[in-house]
Amino acid sequence: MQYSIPRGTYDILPEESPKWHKVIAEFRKLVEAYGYAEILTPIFEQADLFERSSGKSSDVVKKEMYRFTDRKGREFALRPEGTAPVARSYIENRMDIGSLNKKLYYLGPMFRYDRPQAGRYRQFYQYGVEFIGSNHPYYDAEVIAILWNYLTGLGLKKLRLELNSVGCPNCSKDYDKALQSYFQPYLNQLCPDCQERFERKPRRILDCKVKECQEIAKNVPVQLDYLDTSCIEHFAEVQQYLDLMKIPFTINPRIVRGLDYYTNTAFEVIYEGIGAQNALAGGGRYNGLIEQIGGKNIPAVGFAGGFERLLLALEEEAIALPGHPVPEVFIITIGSEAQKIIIPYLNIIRGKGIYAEYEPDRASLKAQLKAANNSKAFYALIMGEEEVKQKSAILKNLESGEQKLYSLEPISHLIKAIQNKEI
RNA sequence: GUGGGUGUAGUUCAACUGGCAGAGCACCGGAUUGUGGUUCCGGGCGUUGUGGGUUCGAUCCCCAUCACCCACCCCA
Repeated sequence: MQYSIPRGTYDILPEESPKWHKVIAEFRKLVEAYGYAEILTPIFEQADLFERSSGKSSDVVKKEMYRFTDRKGREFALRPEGTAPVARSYIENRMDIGSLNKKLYYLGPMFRYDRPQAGRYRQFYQYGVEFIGSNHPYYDAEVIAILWNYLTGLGLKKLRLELNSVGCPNCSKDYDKALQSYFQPYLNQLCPDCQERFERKPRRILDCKVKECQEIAKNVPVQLDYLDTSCIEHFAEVQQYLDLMKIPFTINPRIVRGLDYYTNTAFEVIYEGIGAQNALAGGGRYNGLIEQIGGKNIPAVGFAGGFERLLLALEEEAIALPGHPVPEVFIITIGSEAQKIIIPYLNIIRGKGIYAEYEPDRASLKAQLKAANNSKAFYALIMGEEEVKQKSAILKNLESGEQKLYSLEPISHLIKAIQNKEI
């Protein structure tokens, strides 16, 4: 019986992991420049936390959560998203006391029981930031700026930032009512899914892919027309700040975030060319969340993005990322005497942080040189019977073929030659 | 949860309407004994994803199952 990896998961193999390190390091570097500090929360939480925050009717809670019961019958879930745990930690650790605002970022795996597809996995890795403590529209724009600078900073060009405002709970209630009265006459012409949405979440009808539904929704009232004055103002200011930061965006009134806790600003970064799952990242303001899960009424704004889709996009634009590291020197020995002499020096060289490779199980000089060549090493260091006598070794540049004899004492000479690429 | 496609060597793919399972790349070895990358020569019995069935005979047909891909749904 051969074991296989669970469905919808994948191994990050050695050839891939340097790419992950790179995009993660870039993210850390950038968010820290904005003053964000990392928060790490457990990968499981009380199931109720997600039900409360995302909304019982959301798909995430209804069918995508990995739930389990522990030995004492407590209900837990693997986190399907990162915002609710951060909010929970914020409340639990009294982060509202003291400094006015909290700037937090996180990285890590999330879990959703979905059907896998291009750019969609059951365990996937997200990066995200949460700005907690202010309703100032500047921060909406700042959070968007972080995301935009991150993605463009990696070299991506084919990005589209889409912006919308879903208003505050009052506005969205009005809007839902307006939608219901608009769709009422067409109710039995809508697809079964949308008939259900009509009651639960009329806004979802807007991004239904069924032709008939799209046709019916053509002249639907626009959300933005149902915002109250303070929400209109907030949205306008967010746009002004984005303009100041020269971040291009398009207004898409149809952006509907899947989770219940969003208010006002909602945004997504879309990337065409990586399949149907084309949202690289999404986020928005969630002023109601913290109070909803037992904290004070504290506003917040944030986003989350997926690394898998980011890497797909980088590949799509052929943006180079680091691969497996290449040895600086590949050690080659002929005979056991040479091996005995070279091993102590090999350790010294590696101790200096020089990546040196050695595969003594290869038989011939030829085979070892071949291996050195395949490893793409810059140098081969060859020690045969001749060199044993003089306690020296041949340093060979594998690209030019040039080679030179070096004494092993003092070893610092050889180390310098390697570091300075003398030949 | 729904629909479509695919599953053969490490990898990319062949095998006419069912008739002994092959090729490129990669990998390993060799080309007069201490020099790789080019060239030449040699090297593959792999549970044809798994389990059943039909058949004299199945990679090919049928059923089931698993996985992957694509799309719906939803979203990162």
